[in-house]
Amino acid sequence: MAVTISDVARAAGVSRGAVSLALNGHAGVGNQTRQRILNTAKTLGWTPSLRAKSLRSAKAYALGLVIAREAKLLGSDPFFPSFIAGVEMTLEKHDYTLVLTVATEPGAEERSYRKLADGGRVDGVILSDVRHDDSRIALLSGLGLPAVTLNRPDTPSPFPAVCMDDAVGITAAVEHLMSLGHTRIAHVGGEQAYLHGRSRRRAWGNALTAAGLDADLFAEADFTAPGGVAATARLLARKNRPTAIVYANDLMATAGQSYAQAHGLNVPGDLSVTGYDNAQFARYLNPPLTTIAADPLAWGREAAAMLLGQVKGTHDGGDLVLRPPRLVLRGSTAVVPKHVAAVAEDRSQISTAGI
Amino acid sequence: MAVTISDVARAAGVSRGAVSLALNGHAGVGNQTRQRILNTAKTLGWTPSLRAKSLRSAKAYALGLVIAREAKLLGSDPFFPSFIAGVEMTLEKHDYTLVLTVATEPGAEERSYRKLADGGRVDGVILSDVRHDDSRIALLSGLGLPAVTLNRPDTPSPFPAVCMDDAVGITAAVEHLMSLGHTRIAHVGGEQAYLHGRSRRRAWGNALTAAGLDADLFAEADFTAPGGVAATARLLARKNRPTAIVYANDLMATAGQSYAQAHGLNVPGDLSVTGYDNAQFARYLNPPLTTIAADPLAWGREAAAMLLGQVKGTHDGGDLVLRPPRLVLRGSTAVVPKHVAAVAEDRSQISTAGI
DNA sequence: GTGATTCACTAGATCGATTTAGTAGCCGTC
DNA sequence: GACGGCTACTAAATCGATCTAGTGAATCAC
Repeated sequence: MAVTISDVARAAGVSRGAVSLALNGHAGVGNQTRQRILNTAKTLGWTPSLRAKSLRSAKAYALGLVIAREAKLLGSDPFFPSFIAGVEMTLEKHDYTLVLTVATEPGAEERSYRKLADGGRVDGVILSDVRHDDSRIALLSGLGLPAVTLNRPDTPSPFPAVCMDDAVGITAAVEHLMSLGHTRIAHVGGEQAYLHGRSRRRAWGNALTAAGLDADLFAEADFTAPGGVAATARLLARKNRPTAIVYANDLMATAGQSYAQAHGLNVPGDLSVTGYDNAQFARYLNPPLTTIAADPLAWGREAAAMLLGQVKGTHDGGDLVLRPPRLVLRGSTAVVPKHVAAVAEDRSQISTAGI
Repeated sequence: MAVTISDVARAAGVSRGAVSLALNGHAGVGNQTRQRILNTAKTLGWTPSLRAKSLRSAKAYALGLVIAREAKLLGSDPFFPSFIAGVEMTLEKHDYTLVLTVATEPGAEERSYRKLADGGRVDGVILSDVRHDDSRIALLSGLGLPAVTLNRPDTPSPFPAVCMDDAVGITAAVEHLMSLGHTRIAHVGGEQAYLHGRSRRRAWGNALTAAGLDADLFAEADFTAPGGVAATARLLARKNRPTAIVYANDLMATAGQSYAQAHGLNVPGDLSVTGYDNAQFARYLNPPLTTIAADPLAWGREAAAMLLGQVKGTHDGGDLVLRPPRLVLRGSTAVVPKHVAAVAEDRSQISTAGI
C-alpha cells in the first residue's frame, strides 16, 4: 500500500512508464531492465493499487449480488450460502471480488442496485430470485449495468441467463408419488410472484394432468416454516384431504410434516411428503425427508463465470443450461394408505364409467 | 457514470473546485452559486465516482468478511446469513458496502485476507470464527488492516472485540437438565480449535463440576451433521451412557437425535437433547428441539458499527459485550428416566458415603 | 484612507496507475 | 553519410475527485 510504482521507478532508476511496462509484461523495455525492475518491485514489496487501477481502467474488479430477503428469513435459506461459495470459486481465480448487499425491506432493493451501479462499485450483477414481470430487468438495463439472470425471466431480457430447470425434479417427485399409488397429491408452493414459485407449481400441475388427475390441491405459502404450517393446515382440513404433499422447499416440508404429525397423522403411513433443496438437516428428520437436490454451488460458479465473460466481452450472449436437480428418495414417502387406495379405486371406476 | 464533476463545472460556469465545495456542503461558495451548482448537478444526473473518491481519499468504502468453510458446509450454517444481514443493516446507513470472500480450502484463507488488504479493497475486516492461538491476528496487524473480532481472542490482540458470551446459554441448558434430574449429561462439541468450541465445552464442564458432577462425557465433533452422528454413537456406546446430551449446535443435535431414535431410544423419554443456534427448522423437528437462541443479526450490526468507528477513528478501542443468548425450552428435554434416576440415586449415596 | 481581513472563487497539484506521443541512440542500407 | 526503421526508453496526459495556495474584490478597523 505504501510503496507505489513511483517508488519502484526511483529505486530502479527508470521512469514510471517503464515500470508499468515491465510489471505488465508489455514490450518496450529491454530484458535486463525488466528484470531489474521486477526485482526491485519484489524487494520493495510493491502491490498494485486497485484503487488507481480502477480509476484508470474504469473497472471495479468486483461483481455484485443483491439478496432481497427479510433478515430473519435469511438464516434458514440453504441456497445463498452455497451459491455464494460457488461464485467465489470462480472469482478467486480472477482478480475479482464479490460485493454483497442484503435488502431487507421492500423498497431497499432498488436502492441497493443503484448504490452498486452509481458509484461504479461493481462491473456487473447476478440477478437471483427472478420474479414475474421483474422490474429489475428494466432498472438494470437503464443503469447500463451488465447482468446475468438465474433462469430466464418471463419478460424480454437483454441479459444472458444461467438456467437450472426446477420442473424436472418436481415432475419426478409427483411421478414417484403416483407410482406409489397416490392420486390426491397436493402442492404447497412458494410465492407465485417468484418464477421458481410458478415453475414448481406448473410442473406439479402438468405432471398430474398428464396422468389424468386433477391438480386442484394447491396452497400458496411463502417458503417459510410458519407459512408451510398454515398451508398444510388448509390442505389437511379439506374434506378430500391429500395423501401426499409436494412442498416447494425443505423448510416448508419440515414444518408441514411436523404439523401433520402433531395432528395424529403418521408420515409416511398416512401422508407422504417431499421437499426441495436437500438441506443438510433434511436427511436427519424423523422420518428423513424425500427431497430434490439442486446444485447451488455449480449454479454460482457458472453464473459468476458467465458474468465475468459478459463484463470482459468474451461471452457470446447465449444462455447456459445446467444439469437439472434430481430426486432424493428417503423415508417421508411411502405407498398410499390401503383404505384410501380402495376409495380412489372406486372413484376412478366411477369416473371412468361416467365418460 | 458518464457525467463528471467537470461536466457540472462547465455547465454551471464555475471551476471544478467550486463544484466540489458546493456538493460537499463546504464553505467557500456563495449561496446562489451553490444552488446553481446543485441544480445543474441534479439536472445532469451526476453521481460521484466512487473510484475517484477512493483513489483520492485512500479509502475503499468497503468492509471485508472472510468466511472459512468447506463449500458444502456453508448451506447449513444458520449463523452467517443472519450475521451478514446485520452487517448490512449498519452499512446501508453509511456509504459502505460489504466485500465477501469465501475460503473453501485451508490455505485459501490467508490469500483471501491478502487479496482484500493488498489492493486496498477494504478498509477493515470482521474476524469471525476466532481460533485458539489465531494466526490471523498477527497477519492482520502485519498487513496494517483494521479489524474487529467476534469475541476476544486468547492471544493478545490489538483489535476491539464484539462479544457474545456463549457460556451463559450452555450453563442454562446444563442447569435445566440437572433440574430435570439428569446427572449423566454429555457434551458433543465443535472443533476445539475454535474459541466458541472451547468456551461451550468449558461452560458445560464448569456447570457440571459446580454441581459436583463429573464432566467426563465429552465427544469432539465438527459442527456437521455426520460429525454429530459419529460423536453421538460414541457416547451412546459407553457402558454408562448419558441420559442427556448438550450439543454445540442445532445441526449436530438434529443428527444426533435422529441417530438415537433410529437406534430405539425415545427422545426425550430415554434421552434429552439440546442444541445451539435456534435454527428455524429446530422447532419443527420431532420432537421440537430445546436450544439456545443467539442473536447473529445484532452481532453483525454491532460488529459493523464498531469496525466503521474503528476505520473512521471515532471508536474508543473498548470491547462491546452484547446480551447473551437465552435458552429456548421445547420438547426434546424431559425428566430423567425413572430407572436411571434410581441408579443415579444409589450412586450418589455411595459416592457421598465414600467421602 | 490605508492596511488588514474576509469572502468567493480559480488554477493547479495530487492520489497511483496506464497510455500516448515523442526522443535518443543504434543499426542497416543504398 | 543521410535516411529509414527499429529498440528502449521518458515526459506528460489521463481517469474523477479533493485539497492547497493564491487572487481579486469587497468589507472592516482605526
